[in-house]
Amino acid sequence: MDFYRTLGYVALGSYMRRLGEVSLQASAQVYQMYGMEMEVKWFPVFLSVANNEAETVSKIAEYIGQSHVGVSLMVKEMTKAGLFETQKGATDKRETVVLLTEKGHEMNQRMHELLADLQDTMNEVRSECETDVLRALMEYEQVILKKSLPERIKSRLKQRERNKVTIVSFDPANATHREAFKRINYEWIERYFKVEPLDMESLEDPEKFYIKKGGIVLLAEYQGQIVGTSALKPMTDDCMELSKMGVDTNAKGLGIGELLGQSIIEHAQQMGLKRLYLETNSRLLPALNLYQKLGFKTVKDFSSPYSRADVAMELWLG
Amino acid sequence: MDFYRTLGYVALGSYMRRLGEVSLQASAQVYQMYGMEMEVKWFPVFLSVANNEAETVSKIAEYIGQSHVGVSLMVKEMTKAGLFETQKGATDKRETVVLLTEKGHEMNQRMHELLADLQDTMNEVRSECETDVLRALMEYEQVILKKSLPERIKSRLKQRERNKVTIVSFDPANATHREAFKRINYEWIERYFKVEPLDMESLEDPEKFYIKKGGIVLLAEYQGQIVGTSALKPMTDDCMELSKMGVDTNAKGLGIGELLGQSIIEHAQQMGLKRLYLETNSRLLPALNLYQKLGFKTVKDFSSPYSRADVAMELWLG
DNA sequence: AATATTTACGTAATTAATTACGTAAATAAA
DNA sequence: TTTATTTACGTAATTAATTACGTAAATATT
Repeated sequence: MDFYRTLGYVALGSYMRRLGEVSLQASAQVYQMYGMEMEVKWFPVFLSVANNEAETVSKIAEYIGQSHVGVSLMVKEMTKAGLFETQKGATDKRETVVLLTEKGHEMNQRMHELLADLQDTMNEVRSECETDVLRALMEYEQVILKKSLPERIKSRLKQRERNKVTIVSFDPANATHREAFKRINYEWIERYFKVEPLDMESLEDPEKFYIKKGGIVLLAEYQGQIVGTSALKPMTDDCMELSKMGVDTNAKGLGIGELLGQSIIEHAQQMGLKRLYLETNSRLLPALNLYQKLGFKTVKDFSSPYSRADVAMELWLG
Repeated sequence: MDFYRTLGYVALGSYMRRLGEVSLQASAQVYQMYGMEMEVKWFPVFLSVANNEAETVSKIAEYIGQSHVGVSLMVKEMTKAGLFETQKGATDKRETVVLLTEKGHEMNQRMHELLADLQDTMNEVRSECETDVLRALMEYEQVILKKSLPERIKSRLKQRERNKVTIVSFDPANATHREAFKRINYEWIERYFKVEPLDMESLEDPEKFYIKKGGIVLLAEYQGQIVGTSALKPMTDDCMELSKMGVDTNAKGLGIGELLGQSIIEHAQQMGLKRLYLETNSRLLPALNLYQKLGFKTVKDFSSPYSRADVAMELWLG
């Protein structure tokens, strides 16, 4: 048990289960002391029936939170042991109604004695503990029911993975870079729109289309793969156009677009630009949200060489 | 889960186990989120090896508190999954030394990331709880380790059973009474000593030997059976001799002797006696303790018709 | 040195629970 | 009324852990 204790909260589940198991073994001993021919696992089923809380297999299963199959098997065993007898349901013939036999009633008497003594004993244990275990457990259950552990850890995982993303400059000599820039952008353009002549020109030779003209191309790298692209093309002396913002489908959700956008803005500031401009489409909601988040504002009147462009935005750099 | 909660402390073990199981399922989800091909049950074994806490099958088993068989099987699985490799021990050829493979080391990296995030997450959970579950569980473990539940409940069970014992007057017409009086007393006399003429006389006809002479015979009844005997035989006007104190071997430990003794004393007081006298043997330690507990004091000089008598005691009634 | 006991480990059997799946009855929908 | 869906239950297979037991090596005892 030491192992689990040193691991602390990280192994809380295992620790709880083991401690529970140890307690159940103790219960088995107690039953024997009270001369009850009762298996520990029967306990919940027996009480459900004896206290008239549930009387059919699935009602019992639901009440005690176990599978109906398990209950079905246990009822069978307990019937064999002479504690229960079963009948088919009177109104609903699918049901198996479980009843206490004479022996079952005797067992119930004995069980009540045991429970009373156990109650006292547990109060004794309780008084020796500073903190109330049951209350702590119930509270814990409520807290993880409200928001489960996987849900809670999700944001941390995202942050951790995001930290592994690096932004690199496009290297025209790197075949992987050229291939990724094409692949990622063709992917989203083909998915939502139609590839236009200007697309082909820029994607086939980004060096000529962006870099040689004084612009830049940035890529996002994650786990040795290029998973995001973005480019700036000069428009005037102090303004460039942001485009070809794309993220690999497999890498969505890590906030790679945001990282690329932030990096683009930093580069623009270092280059002494006054303004960034972009065109996009109103159907691309996540993209619109991203641009807004980066600080871009909608531009009313504009004309574009791209037929898909129905929204234009700009960002004035401080 | 509702069922266990309503039962409260009585079903604490089951509740803990179920909650632990739910938490473990959540852990499985978390592993998957972190892209780890890792079964939840491997976790303790993996950590023992990765952290160099234990490296042979039985050391691991001891460290994590599971059976060596289970560890052996898990190590096999994990070896098959490429996380471990095993060698025979160099000095002790019986040992199986477990080592991390390259893949195992990678997994360990990933595991540390996960553990760090989990740590943070659990701290978040903790901050939402008023009571500290882990602390409560550890405290509870300490308390039931100090004195186990079965030990604690024992005294309550004894008291409960003792309350079911009734003291009845010997009924000469009742064959069961006559048989039990003979059986129980012959049993202990034959076990420790030899049956003497006076024994036979009294056991064969208690009515004549005790009751007709003005004495009394009391029996203890438990679960429909006679399990204890005692008798008073007049000596003088205001003094009687207590004898034939016997308890059925199967009913020892319930304090039946004490109940009989107390009842005898009450009867003696009601009859207006001044003194009770008895003879016994120094080898019968439990009996001596009982008489002492009832208030009898040793008498120095005495003579007895029984050859086994080497101790005499008396009790002056107030 | 010979013998007995303990230790380390693995195979096989057992136990306790589950999931997967099939059947029949009840209920809802067309 | 026919058809589809849901519900109640059970059998069979699977999973995860254990106990029981056997073997071989190490250690202790005579």
